[in-house]
Amino acid sequence: MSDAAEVLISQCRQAGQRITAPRRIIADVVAKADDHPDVPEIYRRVAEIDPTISLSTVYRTVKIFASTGLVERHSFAGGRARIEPASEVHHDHLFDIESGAVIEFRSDEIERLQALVAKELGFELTGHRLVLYGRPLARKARRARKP
Amino acid sequence: MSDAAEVLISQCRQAGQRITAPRRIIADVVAKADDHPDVPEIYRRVAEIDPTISLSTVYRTVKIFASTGLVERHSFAGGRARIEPASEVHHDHLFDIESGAVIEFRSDEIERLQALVAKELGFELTGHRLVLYGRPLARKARRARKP
DNA sequence: CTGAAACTGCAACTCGTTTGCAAAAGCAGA
DNA sequence: TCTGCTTTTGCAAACGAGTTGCAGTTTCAG
Repeated sequence: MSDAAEVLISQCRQAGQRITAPRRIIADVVAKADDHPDVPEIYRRVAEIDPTISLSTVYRTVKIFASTGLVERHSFAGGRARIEPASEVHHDHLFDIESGAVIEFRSDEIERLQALVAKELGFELTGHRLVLYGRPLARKARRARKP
Repeated sequence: MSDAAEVLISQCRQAGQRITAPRRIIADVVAKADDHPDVPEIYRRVAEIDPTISLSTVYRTVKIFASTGLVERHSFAGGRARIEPASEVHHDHLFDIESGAVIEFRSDEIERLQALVAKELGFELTGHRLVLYGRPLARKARRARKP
């Protein structure tokens, strides 16, 4: 079990949750995922380790992890939520519309402006969601595209 | 029927769609909505004018309007999509987490930085989604409307 | 080692949204 | 106007991600 997974598990225990075999496995899978998988994908990876673990359990566990702040759920495109282990450092996401891949980035400048905008509108900023959608810049040949 | 609704239905006709009574009514409701209603809410408003119009028709019509670029669908929180008539001027949204109200805003500075970030990551920015979540700073006269 | 409380698998359910179908209506052209 | 070919509609059933009730299983404090 990875380091990160152990942190996840121990934090889970501290949150008053019981540590079970399914949760260990799910924590492990989530902790080592660097590609923002969705729940069915996590389920697939979990099933490779223990096929008896059910999809509901994966949903339930991810939900618990999320409510304890151990993982984050994002919705980039399509209906299903994509999961990533929570990180200390806040970041936003760039969604590659051609491959569905997700790139993380961070812009203090944008963050600063967001807070400013909210304040000007008379609001205390409690959170935000910024997703950029884009396609890879073709260096040599242009791809087929719409105008 | 409002001006904006007439524009909507005439553009709809130009897109090769037939103009029907349900579509007129839905166009009217959507065109005069300034509060980003969700589809069930649009259905409610439509039903006040003609209760025989079905929810499916509202969904279908909103979908057509969206695919023709006449209205936009956003997802701020919760599962349901919220609708607004398309506007020439691009803007982002601030979501009042206390009332569910949506405030539109625009920041050229943020837009500029977004394109810059994307470019630095090797992407052509094709779109973005920025939603700020916040709560009202001071207790003032609030004119928030729920969906 | 025990047993109350928490957890699990399963199937059934929710809820926003979509779809198959037969009936109804729009919109050319005659 | 009327005709007839499409498109559109209402209904109900279907969909898909996610949730939940239940009964049996497991955890872990004592």
